[in-house]
Amino acid sequence: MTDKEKMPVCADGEHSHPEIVESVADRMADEEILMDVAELFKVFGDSTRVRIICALFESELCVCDIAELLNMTQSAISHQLRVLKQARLVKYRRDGKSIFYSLADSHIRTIFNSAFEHVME
Amino acid sequence: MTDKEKMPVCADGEHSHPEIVESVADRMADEEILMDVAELFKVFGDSTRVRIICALFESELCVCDIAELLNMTQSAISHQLRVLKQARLVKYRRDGKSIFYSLADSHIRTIFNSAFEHVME
DNA sequence: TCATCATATGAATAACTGTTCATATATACA
DNA sequence: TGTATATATGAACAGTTATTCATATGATGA
Repeated sequence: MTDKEKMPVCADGEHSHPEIVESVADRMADEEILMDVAELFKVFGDSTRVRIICALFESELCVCDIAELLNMTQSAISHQLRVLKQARLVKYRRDGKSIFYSLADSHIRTIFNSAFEHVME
Repeated sequence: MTDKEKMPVCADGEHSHPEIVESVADRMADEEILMDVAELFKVFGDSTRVRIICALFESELCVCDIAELLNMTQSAISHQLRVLKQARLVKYRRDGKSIFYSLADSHIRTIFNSAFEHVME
């Protein structure tokens, strides 16, 4: 090319499809909700947290039991539980010296069941 | 403390609950499946990819239309489509100069519907 | 066949995230 | 009340990731 003028990337009105774009934009969920969904999936998108959640599907557990179950340090588990707590996905109760965590929301099971179905084809 | 000896973190057999841990370990899904689930959620855990997926719920779209819809560069969209492609979540077809992307799997809708329900309380 | 243009890709950068290590907190129970 | 201990937290580090910029690729359609 003779000049610094760069090539168009899908010049408007020719190969782009403005009417489709507009129609899709109208029907899509609000930006804010999409951000929340991404944020939720981000929390689910870590194998440690997935393992914690799946463990809690089976039983409430104290921190050190989770650590033992996953063969990880108490600190690492505690940090991840904080993430789950901030996302309001787990709740906890004290019993003696231990603190027992459990899942806070039944939707989590539904979401994970769908994901399991997908993963197992 | 007088020595480098650190305190126990939930000494076995006392405050830990080995029978519960073992029982949960038995019932949990295989490690490999949990990794796949985490990997799937990781792909969903980005707002750009969530927006692309939700756009594709409404209609198949070419790359430049997605870029316009999301107000992002063609390159950024292309990079993210590659991630979705590698996860086998989208498929594509050529039509003239454009390449139209669409969702490859109906499970995605199910998973997202559950996530939307959760996010909207 | 050749120039064009939609799309793909590679390298670089900046921001983010998970674990570790060290230590603080706080509750139980002696 | 004081000590032991289950849990929480902060800082640091390493690994990962999303975007940008520049450029390659490759099919179209003239």
